[in-house]
Amino acid sequence: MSQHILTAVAWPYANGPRHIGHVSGFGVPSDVFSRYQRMAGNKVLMVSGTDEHGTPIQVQADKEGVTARELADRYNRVIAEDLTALGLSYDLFTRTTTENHFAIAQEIFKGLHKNGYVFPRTTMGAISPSTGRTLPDRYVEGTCPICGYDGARGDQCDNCGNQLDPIDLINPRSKINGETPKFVETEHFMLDLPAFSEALGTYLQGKQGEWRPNVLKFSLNMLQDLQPRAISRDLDWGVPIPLDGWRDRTDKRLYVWFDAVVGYLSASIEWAKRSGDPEAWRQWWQNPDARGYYFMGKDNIVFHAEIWPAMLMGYNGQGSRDGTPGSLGALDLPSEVVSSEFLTMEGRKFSSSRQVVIYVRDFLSRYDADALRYYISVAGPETQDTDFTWSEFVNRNNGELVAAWGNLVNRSISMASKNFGVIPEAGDLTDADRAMLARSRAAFAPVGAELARSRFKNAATEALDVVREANKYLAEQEPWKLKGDPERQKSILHVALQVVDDAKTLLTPFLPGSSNKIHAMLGGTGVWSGMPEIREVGEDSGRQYPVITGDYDDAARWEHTPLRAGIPLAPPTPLFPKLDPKVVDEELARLAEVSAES
RNA sequence: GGGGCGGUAGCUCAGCUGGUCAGAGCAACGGACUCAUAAUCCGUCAGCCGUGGGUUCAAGUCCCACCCGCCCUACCA
Repeated sequence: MSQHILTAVAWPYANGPRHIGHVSGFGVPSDVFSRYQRMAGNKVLMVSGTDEHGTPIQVQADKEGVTARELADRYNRVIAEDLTALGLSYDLFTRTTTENHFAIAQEIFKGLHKNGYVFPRTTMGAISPSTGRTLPDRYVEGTCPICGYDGARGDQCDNCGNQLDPIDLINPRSKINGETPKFVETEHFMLDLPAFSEALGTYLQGKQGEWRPNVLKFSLNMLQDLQPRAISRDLDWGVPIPLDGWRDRTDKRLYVWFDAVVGYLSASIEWAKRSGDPEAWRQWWQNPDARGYYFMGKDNIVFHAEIWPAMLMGYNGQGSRDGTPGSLGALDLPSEVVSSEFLTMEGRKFSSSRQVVIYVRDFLSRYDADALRYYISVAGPETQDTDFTWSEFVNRNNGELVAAWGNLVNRSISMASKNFGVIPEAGDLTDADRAMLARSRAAFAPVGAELARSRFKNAATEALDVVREANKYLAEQEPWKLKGDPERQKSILHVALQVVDDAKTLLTPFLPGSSNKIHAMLGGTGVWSGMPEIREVGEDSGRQYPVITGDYDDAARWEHTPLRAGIPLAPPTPLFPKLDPKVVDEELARLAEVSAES
C-alpha cells in the first residue's frame, strides 16, 4: 500500500559551511530513509532549506563586514552545493528568507495568537548598547555570582554548573565586542507552552515503543517544567511580527527558531506551488494516513518534539484553551522524531572555531560521496555518540566497499565479460545455486524493515552479509576452473550476476552513485536512482535563488529483478578507489596544521 | 544543579520485553586459492560483559550504590 511520507530534514544554519558532523546527524540518515521509502513505492516529500535568521548570522555578518542577507546568500549556496554533492535527494531544499516562508511563518503566528496561545509580556533582557539588538544569554559572560569563576556564560557557569540569569553576573560583558550590556525592559511575545503540557503528554505517551527511547525520555522529562517561552527578539533581521502596531517595527522580529521549524510546512507549500498543484502539500499535512519523519541531531530534540508540536496544536486549537484551526486548516503533528547523537572527531568535539572540523566540501574534494555515506550509515552516531577517525574511515572503505563489495562486482562482471561477453544464461541449477539466489532475495524484507525504522547500521550490515555470502559462493563454485564445462560456468556466473544485481538494489539507499553505475554495467537503461540538482528559481519580488530539487520518479524498486541473459557486458572499471593507508597520516597532519594556525 | 547516554574480545561495536547471550566485523596468526583494485575463502586466537551489593530457579540483560567517559540544559547538526 502506498503511503504519503514527509521527510522533514533539519535546516542547516547558514552562518558557515557544514561539516561532516552536521550531515551525519540530519543529512545522510534522512536521504537513506527517503530513498528506501521511494523504492518501496511510497510517495515521499523530502523538504528542508537553510535557516538564515537570528543573532548568530547577524554577528557573523558584522564580523565579516557584510550584511546579514549577503552572508546568508553566500552560505545558502555553499550549503546547497555541498548537500547536492552528497546526493541528498531533496524534493525541495529552499531557505527561510523567501516571501512564501515569511507568509507561512506569520500565518502560524497569527493562528496561535487568535487562539490565545501567544501573549505579550514585558521582561528584562540584555541588549547591546551600540546596536540595540538582543544580546542572547550565551553572548554575555562575566563573573559567576555563586562561585566567583570569571568565565561564566550568561545562562550557565561552566565552572560550578549552576544555571544563571545574565542579570546576576558580576561585571557582565558582551562576548561579541566586550562592551557592557544594558539590561532594559523589553516587550516580547511568549508562546504559552504550559497550555500544551497535557496535550503534549498524551501525544508523547502515544509514541511509546515507537520513537527511539532516548528521544522520548528526554522529551517526557522536559514536560515537567514547561514555561512560557519568548518567541520574539530585539533584532531587525528576521520575520516581522504580523500584528497591528508591530508589523512595521524594525526592532522586533520573530525568534529564529519559531520561524525555522515552520520551514517544514512552508517548504512543502512552496514545493506544491512549484510543482503546479498548489494544494498538493495537503496530502502530507492533512491526511490521517500520512506519516511525518523528522531527522535531526540531538540538540534539536526540544524544538521538534516539544515546541513544534505545541505550535501545531495551538494553530489547530488543540491546547487547554481550545480554539479553531487557522486558515490553512488543521495540520498533522510529527509521527516520529528521529534524532541522531553526535559525531566526534578523532576524540574531540567538532568545533569550527577551534578548527576541529572536516567540511563536507573538503571531504568530497578528496573522497567519494558514497564512501562518506557508507561510513556514516554503518558507523555513524545512530544511537550513541561515535568517533570519526581517519583510520576507521580508510578501513571501512578498503575492507568493505572496495574488497568485499567492489571486488564482488568486479570479479563477477569481469569473468562473465571475458568468457562470454554477455550476461550468460543459467542452465540447470544446483542446490547451492538455488540457496544463493534465495539468500539475496530473502534479504529484501529484513533490510527493508530495518530501513523503515531508521536502523541504518543493521540494514547496511545485513545487506553486506549478502555480499560476503556471494564471495563465498564464488570461492566454493570456482567458476574459473571450469573452462571445460562452459554450461556450468554460465550458470554460476548468471547466479553471481543476479546476486550482484540484488545487492546493488539493497545498497541503493546508501550508495546511490555506485548503484547507478552497476545498473548501467548490467545493461540497465534510464535512471536507476535519481540524483538531486541545483536549479535557480524566482519569486514574485524578482529575487532569484538556488534550490535543490530533482526527479526521483526513477526505476529503482525495492525488489528482486530477474536479469535478462544476452545483454552485452563490457570489462568493468573499479567502482571504488582503494585508499592508500598513508592518507590517515596526511589527514591527521592536515588537521593538526589547521588547528595550530588558529 | 537537573536530565540523558555509554563503559561487552587489541580496535569499532551487536546483544529488544531476564533462560544456546557470551557474538559480528576489523586486527593478529596459520592454511587454501588466483576470476578480481595483493582482492577472496577456510581455520585459530581472544572477553571476572566498569566496580560492589540486591531481586530471581536463572542477570551484560531488572533494582540500588559507586567509579570512569561523553552529551544535553532551551541561539553550535
